[in-house]
Amino acid sequence: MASIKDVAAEAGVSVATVSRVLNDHPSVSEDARTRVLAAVETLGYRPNAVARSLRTDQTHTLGLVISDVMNPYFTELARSVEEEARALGYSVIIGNADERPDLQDHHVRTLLDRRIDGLLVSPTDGGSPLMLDAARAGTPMVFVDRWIPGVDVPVVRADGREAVRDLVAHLHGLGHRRLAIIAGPAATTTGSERVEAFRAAMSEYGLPLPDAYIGQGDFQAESGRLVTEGFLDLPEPPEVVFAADNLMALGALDAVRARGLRVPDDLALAAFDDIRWFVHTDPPITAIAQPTGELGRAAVRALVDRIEGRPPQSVTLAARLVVRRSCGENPARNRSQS
Amino acid sequence: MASIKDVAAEAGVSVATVSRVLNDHPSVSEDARTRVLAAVETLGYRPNAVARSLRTDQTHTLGLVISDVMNPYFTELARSVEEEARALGYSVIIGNADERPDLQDHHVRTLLDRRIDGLLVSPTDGGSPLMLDAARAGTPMVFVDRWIPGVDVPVVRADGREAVRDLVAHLHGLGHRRLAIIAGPAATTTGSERVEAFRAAMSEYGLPLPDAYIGQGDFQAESGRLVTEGFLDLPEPPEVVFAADNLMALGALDAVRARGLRVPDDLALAAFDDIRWFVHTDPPITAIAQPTGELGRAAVRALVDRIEGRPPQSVTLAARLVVRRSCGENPARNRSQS
DNA sequence: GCAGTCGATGTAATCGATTCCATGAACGAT
DNA sequence: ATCGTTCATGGAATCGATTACATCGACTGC
Repeated sequence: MASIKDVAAEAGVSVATVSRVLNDHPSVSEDARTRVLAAVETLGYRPNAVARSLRTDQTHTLGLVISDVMNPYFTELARSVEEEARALGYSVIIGNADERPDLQDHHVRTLLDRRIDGLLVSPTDGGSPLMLDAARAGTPMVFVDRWIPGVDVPVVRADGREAVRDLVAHLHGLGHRRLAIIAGPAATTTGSERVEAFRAAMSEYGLPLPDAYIGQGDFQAESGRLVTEGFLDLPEPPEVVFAADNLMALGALDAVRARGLRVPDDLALAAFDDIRWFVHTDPPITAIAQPTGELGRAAVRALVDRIEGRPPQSVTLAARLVVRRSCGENPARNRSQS
Repeated sequence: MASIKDVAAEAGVSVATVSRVLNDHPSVSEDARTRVLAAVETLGYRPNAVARSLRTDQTHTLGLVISDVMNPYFTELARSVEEEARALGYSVIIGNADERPDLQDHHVRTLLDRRIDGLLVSPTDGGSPLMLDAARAGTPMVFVDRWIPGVDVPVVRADGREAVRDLVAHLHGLGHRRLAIIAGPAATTTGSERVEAFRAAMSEYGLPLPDAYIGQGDFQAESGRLVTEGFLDLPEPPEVVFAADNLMALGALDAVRARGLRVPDDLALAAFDDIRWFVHTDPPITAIAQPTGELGRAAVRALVDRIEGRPPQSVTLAARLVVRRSCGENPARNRSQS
């Protein structure tokens, strides 16, 4: 590949002048500029980003470490992150942790080695020393969706408390009393918060939440299936299962189907995180929708603020309940929602 | 951040020795090695990948430019690519083209600027000059899923011809005669091949495929909806719609639902690309499944072969039909499939 | 008419690694 | 004892950019 030296030679100027033209520095004669631009054109020259980064100590790259790309929620998050980053002049490198702390660590390490300008993380666990050290050492960082308490890093997330209360109200209104939850890993904030919100809403309605109705999942479909199996094997199975993410809801659906049972007649189902397919499942699934795109964009803005020396801000947006038919019919309500 | 100089100073050796220890060069005394390792430990030193890349002209990074991350097929592809790459010691940077040639170009350019070691592309169009030039200039490249004819680049893809024939046989067997297709963009190989395979299979069964039954989509859900609307408005609407990808099938479902019609009674539906949710849609959707994970892995192996100087190989794997209920009941057959 | 300023340009240092080459010590062979 | 290897090590060049500093000519102002 042609380097800046080749361009300088071709244009009959020094490399400094070429660099100045490329970074449109004011002090360049019109003549030199056109000659350099012509040389760039004929040689098909493109600046070497690696060399530039070494010199300037900036990569114009953001790292995004997410828990699971195969989860449509995170896919959408990743997409909005990349869009906003691109709009602000940054690239994004995605690291998929697959809900595994060791993989998360691997990606954080690799990204740090590449000297990314900042890191967006949705932590899979309580946080490895590596990540915490990086945060303390001043690596610009922002948590998105999930976060780690006690670390001085801005957080961009959705608050589902309100929506979970709406959900419980909805279920209660339909006559359901035995509600169970498939929780996410307790090490994640979203894992524990959703259970807490659910528990709080339950007690508000005077409903008990026995331990047997709290299943431990790991945000993956298979765990949703297993936990649901367990619920169905109980002497007194729940009437409703609330899955703390969409993949576990999928697993729950698998379990119900495998037994030849039906939703919502035999078991009602609701999920945290709304995805397009929920409209077309049998039956359409009631879910709590997060403003995913807005979260991704806000997270990027916060991170770039931090990188460029402006004070970054934590952001919390509200999630909302989308009622469909997976918890039972309520003829009066389903029309307006989709 | 600590640099190699700091480590050298701390260990009381030269930077050359530090570098040798880090790259385990044989000629290093045991004494020096331990001192360097200790210094690395106390300083928390991590080599700067940017500097290393500049010197060695290798980034150990692969670029992956795909048409649409939000399409579960590509998400899975991306995931398997990253897995295999990681196993072979490479990182992956994903560029999402969103089916837009300009975005595809943007990502190819950015990746080339970063001097990635090789490029995996699922082209959105016939190929921009930029991409073709890069291929000609010797950038290691492999096409995956889609490809560009006439370019000397290995291709890793699935062949759906056989499966499409099976699908048409299945539909014919169920008594359907008026079959329509929602095609992908003609500029993509998958867009045109799937139509061709469909056309060939149709004529094999003596079925006509009028132009009105060939809808032009763009692999996005919205186009599937629009095309399906069009089909339904026809004086003689088709009995079956075959969507060339899963997102357009989703759009088709939206259209059918909006009219209060039912699948498969009012309109049967089949899709290219199988995804987990198809099991749980109403009704479960008959689809053609690609060996996605294997495609991703094979593509990475081919690319890395090329990068490391071994001759790369094109790979074609077979897709297969998965029968469910969206094309009508055939009581004898549905049991074994899922 | 001359000092001072400004604009355009080039030279060279620098970023953090890798690696060629030179050097010197140790050691075995003759 | 001397010569030739081999091993461990350090000095310095290098990758491709950016940028501080120096230089030089032209122009302005008094």
